[in-house]
Amino acid sequence: MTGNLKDRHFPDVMECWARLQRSSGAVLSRVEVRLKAEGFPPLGWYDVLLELRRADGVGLRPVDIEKRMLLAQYNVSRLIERLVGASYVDKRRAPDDGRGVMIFLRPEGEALLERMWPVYREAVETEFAAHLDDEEAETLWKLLGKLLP
Amino acid sequence: MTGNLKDRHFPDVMECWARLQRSSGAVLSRVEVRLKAEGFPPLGWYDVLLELRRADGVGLRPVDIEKRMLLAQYNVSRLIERLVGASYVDKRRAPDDGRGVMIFLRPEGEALLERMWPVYREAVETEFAAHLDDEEAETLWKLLGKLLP
DNA sequence: TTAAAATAGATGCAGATGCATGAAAATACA
DNA sequence: TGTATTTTCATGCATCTGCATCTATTTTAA
Repeated sequence: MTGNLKDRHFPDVMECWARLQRSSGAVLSRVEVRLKAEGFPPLGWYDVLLELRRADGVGLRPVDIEKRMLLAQYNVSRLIERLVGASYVDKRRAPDDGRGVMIFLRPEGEALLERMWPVYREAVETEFAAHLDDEEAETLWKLLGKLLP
Repeated sequence: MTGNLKDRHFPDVMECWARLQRSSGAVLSRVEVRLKAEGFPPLGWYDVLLELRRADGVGLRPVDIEKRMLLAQYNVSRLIERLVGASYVDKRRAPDDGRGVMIFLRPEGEALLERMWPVYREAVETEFAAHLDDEEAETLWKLLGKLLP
């Protein structure tokens, strides 16, 4: 059933697709396991805090975070809710837009980034990077870029 | 902070890692949206039914499904529970192992595979394969293989 | 053979996600 | 200007996932 129509693709488009999902999922779960084992929150927390640090004190709108992280709107809303609850970020009314809010990184959030970083980097190094040399990583990076929106 | 230690990697291991997660997640969600729009269940259902069809009438143990799909044990257990509830599979006691069960594909499950397949293939073609030529797909396939367990 | 360890699977509970929808403000445009 | 549309964010509800743990059975090994 798989590959009987216009089988012009190598080795089979569906195989390649399945491998993308399996391999990225497997590596992600191994990295998450390592972080959890050290008592850290999920990677999504790190990613949001990192985006905020890149914003460099200016603060971000949830809608910006949503676009940068490719997350659903309600997902961002609740992730921020948890980050506020854990005192890693502040949420204030947006000064120039009555509908919106602005999210700011707190020192506690910055500290969490600092503490997570070495564990995170080590995990990605071991579970991901160790399997590829520089040239392979570069090629992978370029190919994956073609899949981005 | 990102890339200050032994920056021998291109362009940055963390960038490559992030792109793997972003791109695979983005493509997956677009494919799932298409399936849902046609009224179909999540991809995980399809994947289990497909594994069962590949088993060709013999049936599979949940533990086999777990290993093939790289899912957590409780996740498989509950996915099967839903598939049984929806009458897509049967669950019987394993004849040779009193602890276990055997899962069998029912005709209704086979029919679901048939109905989902064209939509699924079209979605993967559009959201994934259309962005890569054959050679690129082959290269990607090989690189991703290095990340598998 | 019998006790300890490992394996297969289920499940209660808490937390997270997806969906649909709501409220409030901004923008478009007639 | 005034109304319709769009944008921003929150939330009730159902479903799904993760964790820890439980039972039952099989395997190991003393």
